Amino acid sequence: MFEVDPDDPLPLYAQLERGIRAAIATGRLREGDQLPTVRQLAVDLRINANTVARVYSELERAGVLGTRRGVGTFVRDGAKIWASEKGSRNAVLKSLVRRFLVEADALGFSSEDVIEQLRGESSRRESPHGHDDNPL
Amino acid sequence: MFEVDPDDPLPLYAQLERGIRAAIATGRLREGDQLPTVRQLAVDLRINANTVARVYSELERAGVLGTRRGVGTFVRDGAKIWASEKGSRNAVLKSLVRRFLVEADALGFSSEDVIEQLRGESSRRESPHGHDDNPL
DNA sequence: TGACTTGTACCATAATACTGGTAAAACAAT
DNA sequence: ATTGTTTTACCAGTATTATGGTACAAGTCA
Repeated sequence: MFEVDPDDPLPLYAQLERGIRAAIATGRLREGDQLPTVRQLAVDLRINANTVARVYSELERAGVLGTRRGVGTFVRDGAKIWASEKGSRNAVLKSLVRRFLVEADALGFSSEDVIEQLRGESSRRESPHGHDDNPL
Repeated sequence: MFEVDPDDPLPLYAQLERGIRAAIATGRLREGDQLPTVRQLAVDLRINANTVARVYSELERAGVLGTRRGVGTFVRDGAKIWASEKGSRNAVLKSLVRRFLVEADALGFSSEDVIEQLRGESSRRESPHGHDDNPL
């Protein structure tokens, strides 16, 4: 479902949080969808349950997820709005693209390389999947 | 010269290393250019000198920088080649774009938004600046 | 009721990351 | 030779990150 890399300097909890937010914003997780159990996801990602639990509760505090003991953790209604972060949209896009361009250049790629590859990627994105009834 | 954000979950040393590699690959730092002193950069970034020193020595081990005691730290000849990392170019570009696309989607931007913004950014890139003689 | 599942709250431990400080080694310049 | 600059190497201490474990609370289900 998600992926984390222990060798990535980005802390595991940050990787997981980013992954969940991305999954929601891209539609891989939809409002009302149930997330894996704290313990289950810990097993899948080969990380500790405490780390998963802390990410879940942080995302709950942020209004992205909702949890019910004995039931599970779910994507809250309207989570897509809160899945992304602060800042005006245009400024965010601008700085995002700028950062990305620098990163790409750092790896030796021109913006043309990037655009070309981008075209390819964007044409075969997965369509949203069905989901269970909202238990929240 | 560089920037570092203590609130970014990415560790300071990783932020700095990424920044230096990017500066070299984009031409903001050229082969032979001298980097700020360990202590000076530590003061500028408001981080500890040990952290800067560790990044410098790591980048020296990687062949990106060269250091001479009592003189300073410099960008090595051919550093631009090593400034980026491992992996076949096409695979690197692919995964880079994919990661970026996910991030952009997480912020609610379509790939079309990204491409459009990318076009604008890529048309006004800064030209390389002059640099000192190579002391290495 | 009782058994089970799930999230939550602890505790202790270890490994990193970062800081602050000091001192030594290598080199340049006077 | 002396002074100053730089990298380098330590040390101790703190904070963060992550682990492993146990126990509890709240809910579901038979």
